[in-house]
Amino acid sequence: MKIKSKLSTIIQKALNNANIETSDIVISDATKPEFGDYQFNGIMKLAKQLRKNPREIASTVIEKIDTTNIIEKVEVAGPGFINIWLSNKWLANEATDILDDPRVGVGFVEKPQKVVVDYSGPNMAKQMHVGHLRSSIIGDTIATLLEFLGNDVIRQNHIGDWGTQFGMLIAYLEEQGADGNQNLKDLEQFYKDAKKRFDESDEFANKAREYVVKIQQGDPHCLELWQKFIDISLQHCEDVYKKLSVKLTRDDVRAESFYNPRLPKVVETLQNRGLLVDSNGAKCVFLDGSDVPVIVQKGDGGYLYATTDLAGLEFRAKDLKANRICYVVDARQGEHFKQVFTIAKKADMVDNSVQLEHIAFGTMMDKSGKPFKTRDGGTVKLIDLLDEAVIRAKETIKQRNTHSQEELDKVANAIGIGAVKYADLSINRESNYLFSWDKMLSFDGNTALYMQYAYARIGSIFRKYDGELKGQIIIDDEIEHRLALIILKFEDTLLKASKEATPHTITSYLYDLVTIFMKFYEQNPILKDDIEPDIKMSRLLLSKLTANVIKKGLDILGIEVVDKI
RNA sequence: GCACUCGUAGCUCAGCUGGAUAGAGCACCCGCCUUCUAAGCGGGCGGUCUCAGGUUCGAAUCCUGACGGGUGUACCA
Repeated sequence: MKIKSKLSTIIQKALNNANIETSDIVISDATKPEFGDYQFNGIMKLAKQLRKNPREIASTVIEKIDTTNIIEKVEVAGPGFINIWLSNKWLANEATDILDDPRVGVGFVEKPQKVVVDYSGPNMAKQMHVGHLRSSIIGDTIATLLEFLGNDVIRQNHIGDWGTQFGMLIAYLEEQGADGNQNLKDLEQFYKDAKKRFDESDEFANKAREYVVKIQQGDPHCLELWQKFIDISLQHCEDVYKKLSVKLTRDDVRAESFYNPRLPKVVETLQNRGLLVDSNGAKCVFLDGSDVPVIVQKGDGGYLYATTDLAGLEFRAKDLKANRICYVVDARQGEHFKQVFTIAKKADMVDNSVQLEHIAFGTMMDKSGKPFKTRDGGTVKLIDLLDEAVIRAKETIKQRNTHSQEELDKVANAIGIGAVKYADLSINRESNYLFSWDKMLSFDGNTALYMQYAYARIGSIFRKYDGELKGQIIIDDEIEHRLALIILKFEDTLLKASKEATPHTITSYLYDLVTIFMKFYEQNPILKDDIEPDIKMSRLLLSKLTANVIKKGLDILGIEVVDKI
């Protein structure tokens, strides 16, 4: 339900009827319950323009506000705020209407866009590590969210499958012969072993260099080995995606190497547009205000990542015909994206109407505030981190002793993985964030577990009640009013989250929803003997709706719910 | 040096396209289970929103500057 937009329309009409001209009506959530459900703060500004007393204007305006349906009452408060209370009856009817709606009241956007979301982007030479975690889950959430709202989303996994280190890896793979496949199980070790050989043996090092050239020239044997290597490495990533419930598949892979044939054309285009300058042998673009160039071709003829990204931008805009292109990449690359976005538009590789966005995120820190590493300073493998999350989750729920072994595995998986993802998604993505097992696996506060627990509690109600679910929601008190209202705010929340690409908007919402539900649950008994049948049904329906929103909300975040904890 | 970014309760974080007395969780203290999952709920304690100016009827929010932390800055990605 787009409540804010409905209220804007009503206020707009009221202002028109009061002969006041204005353009943008911004409706805000009320800052406190005493101030109603929503407020309109624009009167003070208008009063200034009209050189009139704001309270007087507000009083005139509220006379004109239509209170026959959505709005229960309005009030002038303070220097000229208009506070708005929604009607219980309206909330109850709207909530009842979406009981069987799988979208829980969320519509489709009016103008669907074609959106490319570029995320995850692992390097094929190494195993996925914690550095890939944020991009993978933030990107997946944004893609899922945009898709759910009705946009045409194209996921792009820009995997690193090209570069000098591959010569070394492939040479080593060949040297290992049949054992190569076996040894590739541990990519990290394989890389280390190859590097060791490279450093020890000149003969091997030379061979590795030869292989780089051979791959680039398209030597069939080398390409075959390379392909084999990429397949196995990609399989590792897919194992991680599966464990993480990240929806990326092989169809979404658009590797770095894909753009190789297009790189000379990028340089040519820039040349033709007169953007290219030769500097110290390298081909560069100088953007105004900076002495430091963006290099697109090295002195030795090699290309750089700016070149690849430019080719990617052009491909996405022209071939994929995207209206919006989102790069879910570490904040440290902010300058790089600013540069390539500017160049791409200047060179008409991307039309001006295309929205280019760097969805930046901060670094994952450990308890002491330093970048997250293993005890000996190495990078933490993602798969290890996830396994540990599940083990820890299992420890915490074992005490309950309510599950069979099979259930325990399933529940621990949902809770452990959910905890890791939620902890990441629930903070403003642009700031660095502190990774804490204790915090993320707590039942208290804004955690996945708290949401999952609420869902399970509702599940418990319905295990006890197995009658029909049919009837009308009746709003009887303050807490039911708040619960119905927040359920109907789901769409406004998702719209905000998609506009700003901020998953934490969704987690904050879910936390508020669940907090209100928990209060409702404490205050308003449902299955007690002395509850009137229509009240009982209404409360059951409100619980059911709450569960539906929790489930859908967590689903967008890529987190599973369980019926029992 | 220059650019970007952050600075809110003891800790971790919301709030930032200007609005009313700045909010949560953790920690600490006090209550509530013969009652739908107490891994819950209620109450209390806790603040010069880094500092100084400015714009405004109104600033945590916008502007300028200072201080402090992080990051990036020519042939890696």
